Amino acid sequence: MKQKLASVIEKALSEIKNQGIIDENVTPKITIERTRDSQHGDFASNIAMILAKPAKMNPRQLAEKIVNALPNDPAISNIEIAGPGFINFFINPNAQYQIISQIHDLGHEFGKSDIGAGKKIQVEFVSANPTGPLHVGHGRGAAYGSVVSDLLEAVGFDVHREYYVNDAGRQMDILATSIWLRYLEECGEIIPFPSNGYRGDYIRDIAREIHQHSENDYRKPAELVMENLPADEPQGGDKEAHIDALINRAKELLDSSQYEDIFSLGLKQILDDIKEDLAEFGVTFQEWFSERQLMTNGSVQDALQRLDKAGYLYQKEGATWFASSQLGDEKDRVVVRDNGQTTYFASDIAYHMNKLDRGFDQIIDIWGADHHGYIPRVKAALQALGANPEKLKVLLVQFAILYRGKEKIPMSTRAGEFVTLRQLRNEVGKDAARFFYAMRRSEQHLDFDLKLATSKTNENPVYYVQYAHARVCSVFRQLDEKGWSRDIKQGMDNLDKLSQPHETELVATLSRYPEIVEKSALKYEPHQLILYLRELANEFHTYYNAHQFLVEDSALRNARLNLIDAAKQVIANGLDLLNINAPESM
RNA sequence: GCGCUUGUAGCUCAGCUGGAUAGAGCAUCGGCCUUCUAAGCCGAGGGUCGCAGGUUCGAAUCCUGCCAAGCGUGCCA
Repeated sequence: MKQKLASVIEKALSEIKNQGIIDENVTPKITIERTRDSQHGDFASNIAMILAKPAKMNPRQLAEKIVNALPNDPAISNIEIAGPGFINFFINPNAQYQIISQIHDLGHEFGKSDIGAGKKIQVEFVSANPTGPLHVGHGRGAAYGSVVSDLLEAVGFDVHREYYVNDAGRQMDILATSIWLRYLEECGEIIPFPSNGYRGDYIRDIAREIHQHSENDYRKPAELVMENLPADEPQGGDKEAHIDALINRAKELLDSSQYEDIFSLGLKQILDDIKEDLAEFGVTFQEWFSERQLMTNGSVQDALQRLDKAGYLYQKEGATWFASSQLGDEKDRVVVRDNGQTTYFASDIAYHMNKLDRGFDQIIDIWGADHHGYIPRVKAALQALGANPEKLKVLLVQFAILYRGKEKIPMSTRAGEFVTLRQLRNEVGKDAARFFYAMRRSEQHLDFDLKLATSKTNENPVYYVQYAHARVCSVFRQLDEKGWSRDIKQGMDNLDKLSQPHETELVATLSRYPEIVEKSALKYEPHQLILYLRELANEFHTYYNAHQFLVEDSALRNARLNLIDAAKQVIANGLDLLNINAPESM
């Protein structure tokens, strides 16, 4: 409808240009907006106000000229000029009703479009280090990323969802060493656990499993393990130096295949757990991309060579630096440390180079907001590699703060105290968790109230939307019980009987759905869709309370049934995009 | 210090590529179940859009300065 009105105005403008009222070369962008107030019609354009200056005319006078030049269109029932020069369009109700049969015909497809034109777009999200189970902070990125992906797919992009697995580097060595130490405990060795090790119960579980399968194969005496180690922090030493020494000790005492066994078993167990957790949360990926692979297949070295060739690398204080400050970063960054190890950033450069080489038209990274300082250096790297940094879009997700009622739940990073995503799902359920996570703009801090999410009362917004869907289903069950059957054809032929204000408003809201999906997708804002669904549910509930659907007059009854069936379809489609269940009854 | 993000009703937040009287949920108060699920509906009160300037027909929205909060500012990942 918007496009139709825009083309109608376009014609009027060229007519006015012919009359010499405005200059031939003026080509304004025609915007059509939905009105907030129904007194202002259904759609409005501010074109006359924009053109008032170049035309050297009062906007209301110009609006009049434009309106006079507008061609007749059967869909438009009235046009008014209002306020400072808005042109308000009133749409013929019969034209509006067509949306009901359109929704019926398209079903699940209603709301989808092809504006993405099959462009390849990669969305990387979650990408939590595989050193432990996901916690509630990761949950928001997971929910947000998966809905953004689904939205983009719905509007016609070719979406590739990807999880970057940081399976290389020091954190993983700390993990492997932590598992080994717990394993030694299982064997009966007495060793003080390092303060910087991973202390969660899952580490013990993995260690126990290794012990059950391989007995004492990896056992070394405690004295050998502890011999000449620098002191840990509680003993007045440096915890970093202590854990690094322990890692080296593990690599010395175990032969390399043994160390690798423990390392990869720990990685696999934790990654499998993360995969299962996410799958149960309704989040799936096309690819789990390994950082280690980038290091072993030479991609990192390739990337560094390319940067070097482009003249962006230099040596200083024994390390290799990337001159990112030449490309908008606040300072230069180390890519190879003085001990010869490449940094995490070096892997990331190689990873992003790899993304571009795979031919994506657009790459989207979803990061926790605490990584925002990282954006300029990654963009700098892309530019140095000769790519357009605009191809990378980084979306930041703020932390979620858990509450139980008024009480804030501590989220200390100290081992064992965090709430895992799995615990959250068990407590509030997948639907409520996804809904709450996606409910707010991503860059807004999120207060997640567990009590509210689990409450089965009017306070809970998830049920509000689901209830509207269930209510429609219930009406159709009642229809059966009364021994009536639905006549879709008769209903469609009698849509003009839907003349109540509640009905015309509901129809107008339904017709907005495709625009909402498009806007939510292109702006990466799932909360827009949620807001819309709440509004739609509200209008349905209001309608439900104000009017009886199962009336004696079969023409009216079938028309109303077609309307609420359309509402049900749109709610189901919207919830489906959010990967939230649309129940038949509650 | 510098950078990013945020500041809108008692609380939690929409609205921000400038548009007409700034919206919603919760909370508070008052109504609606002999008729399709009351997990619902209707109504009322509640605002210096952080503060001060500027841009213009028009500013919560854009610009500048200031104030406040969070995060970042490693040869960690």
